[in-house]
Amino acid sequence: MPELPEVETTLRGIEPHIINVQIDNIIVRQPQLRWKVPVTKLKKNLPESRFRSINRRAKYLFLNLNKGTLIVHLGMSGSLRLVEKNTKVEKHDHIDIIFKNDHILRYNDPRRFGSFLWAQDPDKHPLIKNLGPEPLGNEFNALYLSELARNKSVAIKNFIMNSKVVAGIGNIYASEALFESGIKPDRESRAVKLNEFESLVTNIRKLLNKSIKNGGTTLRDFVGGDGKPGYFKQELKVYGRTGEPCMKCKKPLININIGQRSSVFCKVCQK
DNA sequence: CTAAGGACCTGTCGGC
DNA sequence: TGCCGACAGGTCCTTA
Repeated sequence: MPELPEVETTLRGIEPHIINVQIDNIIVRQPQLRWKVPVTKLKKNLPESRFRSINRRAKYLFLNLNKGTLIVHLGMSGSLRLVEKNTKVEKHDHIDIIFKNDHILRYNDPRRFGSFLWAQDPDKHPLIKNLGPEPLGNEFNALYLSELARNKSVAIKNFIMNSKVVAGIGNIYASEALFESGIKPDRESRAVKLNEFESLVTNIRKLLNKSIKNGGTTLRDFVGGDGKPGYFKQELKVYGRTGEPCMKCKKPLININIGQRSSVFCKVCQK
């Protein structure tokens, strides 16, 4: 499942191959994703057109055409990859965008939590317009976070995973960043100090950038747009390491549920 | 308004 | 082997 670095990796993998290439057709085999795929609109707008640019907002990909934008989210298990014409259609290959050069952009998503949407102006789309700042942008900083957290009792881990607070921090990077910053994931947000927010912001940026550089986190069988696996998994210090020794103090890592998500941390190193 | 819980869906893994 | 429950990278919506 794609966290932000996987989405960025996907973007970089597909971008050079699909920009300004004329689209021939779109095939939707399964329109029931997180939101129903607007098949008629896509059939009307994609064929004979071209993607002019691609960008990312949170974990959404914006594939921009002249007359509007295809918004793609990979959900929990989605992938978007380029395949050659006549590549065998596998289970859960829900959508194909076929180009005139015989390449196909193929969307596969076993759990179907992802989405394919159409918008004239993506920034005004209901799912997009209320998103918080990008974690790699300047608006996301310690002062912003600490002011927003002032009266919040919600656990700090939930706070930074809330897309209205900051867009695109998932379970892995929330867990990892809190470990790096020595903050217990279930601490009340209002009890986090400004200098701790500074550390958190720095670590979130560091982790995301490092993972992007390494082509995303490999979990199960994630592959980027070019089909190459990511290499970041071996860098994870707490996620998926319940019971294993903390890399700082060697005590076994604890797993608790916060907001129905597993949260691994070190009782000694995180306060 | 905030915070917590439920919902969507399929695949995999561990235990019995 | 087979069955069953727990759990998995997301995040919006509903409820209290």
